Amino acid sequence: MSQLLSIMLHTPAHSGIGEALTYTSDTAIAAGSLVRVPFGKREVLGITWPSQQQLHSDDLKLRPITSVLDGIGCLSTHWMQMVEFAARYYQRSVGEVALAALPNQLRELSREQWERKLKRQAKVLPHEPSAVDLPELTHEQAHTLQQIQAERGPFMLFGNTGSGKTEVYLRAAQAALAHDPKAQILVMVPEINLTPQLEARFRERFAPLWGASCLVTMHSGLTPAQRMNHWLAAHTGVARIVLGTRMAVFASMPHLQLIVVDEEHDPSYKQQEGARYSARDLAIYRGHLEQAKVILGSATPSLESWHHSRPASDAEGAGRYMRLHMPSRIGDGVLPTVRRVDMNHQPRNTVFSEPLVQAMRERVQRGEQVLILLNRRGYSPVLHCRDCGWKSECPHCSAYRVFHKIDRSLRCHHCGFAQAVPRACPGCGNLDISPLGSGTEQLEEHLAELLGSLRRPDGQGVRIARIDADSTRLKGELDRQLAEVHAGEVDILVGTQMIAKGHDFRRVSLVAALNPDGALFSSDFRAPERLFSLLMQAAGRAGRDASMSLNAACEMWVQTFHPQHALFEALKQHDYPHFAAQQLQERREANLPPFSFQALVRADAKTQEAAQDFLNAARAASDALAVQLQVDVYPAVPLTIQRVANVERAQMLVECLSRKALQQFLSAWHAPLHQLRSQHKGVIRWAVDVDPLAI
DNA sequence: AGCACGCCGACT
DNA sequence: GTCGGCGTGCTC
Repeated sequence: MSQLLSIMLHTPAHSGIGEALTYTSDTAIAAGSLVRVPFGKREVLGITWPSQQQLHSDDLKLRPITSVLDGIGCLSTHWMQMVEFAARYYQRSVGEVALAALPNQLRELSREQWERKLKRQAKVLPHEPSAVDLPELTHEQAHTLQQIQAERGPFMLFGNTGSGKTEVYLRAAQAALAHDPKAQILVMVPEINLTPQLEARFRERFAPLWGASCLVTMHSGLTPAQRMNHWLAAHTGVARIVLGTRMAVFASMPHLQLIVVDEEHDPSYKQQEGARYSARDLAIYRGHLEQAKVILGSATPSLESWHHSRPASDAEGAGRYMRLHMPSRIGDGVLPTVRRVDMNHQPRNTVFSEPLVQAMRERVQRGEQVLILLNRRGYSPVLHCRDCGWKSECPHCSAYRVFHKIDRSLRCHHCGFAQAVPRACPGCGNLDISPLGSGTEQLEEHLAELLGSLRRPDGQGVRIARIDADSTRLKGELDRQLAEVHAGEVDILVGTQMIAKGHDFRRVSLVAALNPDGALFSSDFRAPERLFSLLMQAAGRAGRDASMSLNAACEMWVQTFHPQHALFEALKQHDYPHFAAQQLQERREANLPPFSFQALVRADAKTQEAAQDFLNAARAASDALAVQLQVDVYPAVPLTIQRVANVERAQMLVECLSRKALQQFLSAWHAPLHQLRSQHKGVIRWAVDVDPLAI
């Protein structure tokens, strides 16, 4: 008698296939097994799922599964529950989320290849534990750890750069690993660039105790084979620690007991393609499911997490998270003094104000390092003809192409279209076309002119370097350039926000943000939050070496036309709580997250009109439901960058005071959206972004 | 998602 | 006359 199986395949939600497909099998197969099944003319990987509804067998001719990839344990019920939750919450199909969470190689493996793979994997090297020296904990760290042991969490670990959060993660991990010989830990970082550092810290601590195979990484930089092996190691429990980027939240870990989300405020935790999940939010959900403790760590928490960790004394009562505060810097390190330069009192178009130039001079002459931050790569963001007004627009996007002097090209940062800089203005033939505004390339050049004659204490000339997405395009370049900075070969480092994140520059005593004003009056309500976090993080780069005498003189400079702005006031006091309170107050008054919930429906189309018509039709179709659920649906608008690579883009905001009602609305909206799409010619694709980070 | 079928433009 | 563009439809 053959069994009926409910199986998830990699099929998108709007492919006409409900959720699971039904197959037959001669033998009983447990839910959570990997199987290969015939699907149309091909054979694909699937996961047997607990059957939710009755399997329809009457009207369809069911096919038998091809094979089972056994020899390893099933995916756990908790894992499947998390996947199902993520799929529902982010409006995707379960199959898509489930299969995307598995290593790609698994999809290509036949049963025979699978068995060969498992045989090789089975060999685990024996390991003799040896002792490790543990640094002494500060009182603050010890107290924080006590609370983590005693309470259930989730925890919001709020601590400045240099306050020793990493040591808390390490000790919490160690306690969990030592307490249960099977326990597993998941550690997440926002960016792939930050994995090597933290990996080194964890290896140094845990490899002597549990062997080199106790830790694996998971991020997009792994080769398919590595990803497969690391995934298997986590799934079988051989790896006790998984360290990775947002994708790691879906790692199969049967004995997960602790999740650490470092720099939890970082926007990189939000996936921006496919299922647009927030790895931080899923970590909370997963921790809840698995009864694992969750630690969110940050010096500038997201306002969501900050609000959720409000103390019981708050007017709204205690939040769901427990806030743990570590205010001190290790070794009595002080936070840098914040200085604002009022650019209203500088000559027009000043890039480096005179006091800043002077300060840089002094630092370099003393043998200290300077970090210059500007979030704009290239030489100049636009080329411009003064005669006819021509500007270096991208023919495929509604954006300007950026002038890169290094290879004399005009490059579009949105679609990648690049051309040589024209000799004369394409509009009028004028030979004099000039750059407008400056990017990191120009700063580097400009600094060389300003400070070129400067000598370091060792008599050598000043060395200026630049780190941004362009200078680190080649693999390994970022590491090489960072090593140069660490070795003291660079005196002044110019870069984008890339250099503000996570790297320790021990001899840096001056950090300067040249032009951060854009975020102060941005239409994006999260812009101030991001700016504050960036500047705090950048400030944290200075004076990390407590043993150095330069410590007291560490400074963070901000060149601004709005020196009195509250954001800079709070920055000067290093007062995140004050800044957060003020921002939350504004958000509360405007009914913005975390006091309301949002989703975006985005449409890509051949014309802007088609995109908007489609969205507005969907809006009209769901009008009654929106009223009933008290959901606000705003009319479709073009995206800030309306056209990218000749695709017109529009979006529609959906807002609601209740997360549940918003969810209900979105899932009910799926059918009309899907149906309307075929009536609207020119629409290329549409997608929902739940809890979007940028609007 | 893939893969097939199907109907209209520039080439051996 | 074909090769190939991607629009629509189907897969338990």
